[in-house]
Amino acid sequence: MMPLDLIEQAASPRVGRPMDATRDDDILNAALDILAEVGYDGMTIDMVAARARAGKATLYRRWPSKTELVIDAVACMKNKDIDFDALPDTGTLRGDFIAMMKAPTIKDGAQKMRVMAGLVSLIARNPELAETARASVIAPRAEINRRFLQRAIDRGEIRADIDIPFISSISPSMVTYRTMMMGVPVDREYLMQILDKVVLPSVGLVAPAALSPQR
Amino acid sequence: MMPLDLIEQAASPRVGRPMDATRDDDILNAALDILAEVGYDGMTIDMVAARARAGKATLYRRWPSKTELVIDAVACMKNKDIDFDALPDTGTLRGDFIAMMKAPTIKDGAQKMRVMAGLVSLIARNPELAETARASVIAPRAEINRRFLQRAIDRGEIRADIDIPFISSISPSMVTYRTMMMGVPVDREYLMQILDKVVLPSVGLVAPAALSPQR
DNA sequence: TATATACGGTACTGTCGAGTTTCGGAACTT
DNA sequence: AAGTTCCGAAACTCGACAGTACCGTATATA
Repeated sequence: MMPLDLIEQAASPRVGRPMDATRDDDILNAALDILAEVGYDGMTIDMVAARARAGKATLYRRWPSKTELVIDAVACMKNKDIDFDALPDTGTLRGDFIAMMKAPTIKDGAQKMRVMAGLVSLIARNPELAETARASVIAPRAEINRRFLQRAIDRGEIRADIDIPFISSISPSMVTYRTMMMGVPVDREYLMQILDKVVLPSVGLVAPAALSPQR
Repeated sequence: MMPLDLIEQAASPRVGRPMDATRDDDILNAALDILAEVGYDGMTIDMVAARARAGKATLYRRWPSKTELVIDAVACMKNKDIDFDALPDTGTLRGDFIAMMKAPTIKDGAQKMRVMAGLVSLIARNPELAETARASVIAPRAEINRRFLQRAIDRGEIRADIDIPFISSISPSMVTYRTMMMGVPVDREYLMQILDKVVLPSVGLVAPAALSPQR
């Protein structure tokens, strides 16, 4: 699902005032904000329009329904994500993971997690959305984990027969659970615990002694 | 929040036809079924009444609102749970966990997980419910994990300084993630993977060689 | 300039669902 | 028997919201 203006723009330049392409981002971001705050069912079109300082007609000129708008907003989340060609490479698996725990990354992840929480109810009724949401929110993070693990295998740091997709899902699982079920925000300390107490042991590595006192 | 009849029954036997206490369970179970199927926002009072073969007035005679009914239904889930005094004791941490992986237990857990998914949207708006849901769905399972881990510490199987609540949350996290985010049902094989590849390594134990080939 | 479409804003329509009321009948107390 | 409260069922009220229509205005083509 793509905004109508992008399609028609590629066709012939029609008469009349053209659509303002800059309104798309405002509307989509407003939708994501509302989604994160009150969830899909709590969100109204009027809320989104007000947040974006737009009229409702402007929204319906671009998307045929509330559901389509939300799906598009979720799908567009992934674009502003991490650059896969500029991932840190510290030489150790632990170092790579820690390098990803910067404040902006954590904050961005928390926002996407809230959006995800707002989508759960819709996902149950709309399986196609589940795939979109997964591709936008989950997949990019899991892909990073996957690449770090593959590099660790390549350099002989960890065994080659580990189940990469499975191990990659540990951290997102615990972050999701803490956010959605416990209602507690995830901070750097918690991510460090997941890394040193769960992920590293599961691939056969031990955390540095300072973080894991041996008595 | 308790059904009104239980309160008044304890008082004086009033005149008129008494409330039929057996209707309570039918209604609450119907609410849980609908909740698991379509979530809180997708659920209507008429659906619940129809499923329970009851009139709407019968529901509103017991609970003042849809929200209260749902909260009560969730709170009552825990009653039909596991008997904490009859937990298996196999002598090893791994054996204890495996002994809990019986088909009925897994199936029951999956149902509660679906109910939990249906509640996510409500939890965001209603923090008090988060505590209720946690106490009904999450806490009993986590408590079992906690006891198994404590026993393992007492018998010297694992180190005494492990973070029991943290380790106890690994399995529920991964089960939740797989169910709600991936949309894949949890089976015994997946639980075994969580146990042998994640939980046991995180407490310093290794799975039997047969399940973890050393090449 | 004439025409066409977009814009923000507002008013409108139609549907859906929470909660209430009413009904005939059943079950209890006095 | 009389009075009271419950039951399932259906009709009803009322507010919220998705989606539409229209306004005056702005910006494009011809």
